[in-house]
Amino acid sequence: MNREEFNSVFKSISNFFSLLSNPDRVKILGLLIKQEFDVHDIQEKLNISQSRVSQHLKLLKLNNLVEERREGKHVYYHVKDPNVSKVIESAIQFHMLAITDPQAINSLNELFTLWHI
Amino acid sequence: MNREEFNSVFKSISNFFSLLSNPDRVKILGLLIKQEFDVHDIQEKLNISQSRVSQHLKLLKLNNLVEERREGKHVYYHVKDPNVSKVIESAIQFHMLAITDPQAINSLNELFTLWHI
DNA sequence: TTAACATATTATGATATTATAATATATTGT
DNA sequence: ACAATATATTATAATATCATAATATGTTAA
Repeated sequence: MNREEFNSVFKSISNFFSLLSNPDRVKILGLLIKQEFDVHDIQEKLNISQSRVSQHLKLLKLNNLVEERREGKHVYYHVKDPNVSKVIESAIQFHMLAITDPQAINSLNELFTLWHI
Repeated sequence: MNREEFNSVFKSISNFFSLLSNPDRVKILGLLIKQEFDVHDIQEKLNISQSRVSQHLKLLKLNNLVEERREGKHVYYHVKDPNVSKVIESAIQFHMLAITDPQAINSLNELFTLWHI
């Protein structure tokens, strides 16, 4: 692996992390792992604008994290590879190790098992 | 866990991911897991400006990912909790699952074992 | 075809991140 | 105290991300 390849791998890994650098996108991924939802569902559950949901979904789709399925007027989205949850769970676990406040650990633990909202 | 706590946990998780959303910061963390390095070392290995290295280290330090140790003129940095590597490794693994190109998989595999530069 | 609904796109301003250059601070040796 | 070296901070311009509003597209039912 030469310098260029090396850099490009780091770029692609960090780009992946940047997809997870927005709380709403993490929530969306959590939602769409267990089951599929349409845009309106997501909008209501996350309490953000329809436009923002579409923008997030577009970005996630461009980066192959979610797939869509149109059914009439509705477009249903789901996570392409559920293994993405492992990355998020590992981050939650890391957080649990890093913090000492017992109540914060409780919250994270709760999230860890139920982070699909 | 109420709505506010819920949102704040997602915010803190996504904030953690945003620390990893820059290739140089991922490289720096990789470097500083196995051993400590001073700013000049990092600058040379990553081939970026001294100022940028200090800025990255400041951000990582603010977020408790690295610690510093001054020895004379030099300031040595190291990763506070090596478990952070698990998060990065899980992302690399996810990438390996997601892609089909055998050569790309090779590169990632190589990185996976040797990503400490 | 038109109305109604669901979703996507675009435009825009606000804010954040990035990279570079310049300057400041800290430490050591002379 | 001064020069040399290492690191940190600040200023700033370029770029990216974010959030909102407005508009466009696609689909169905009447």
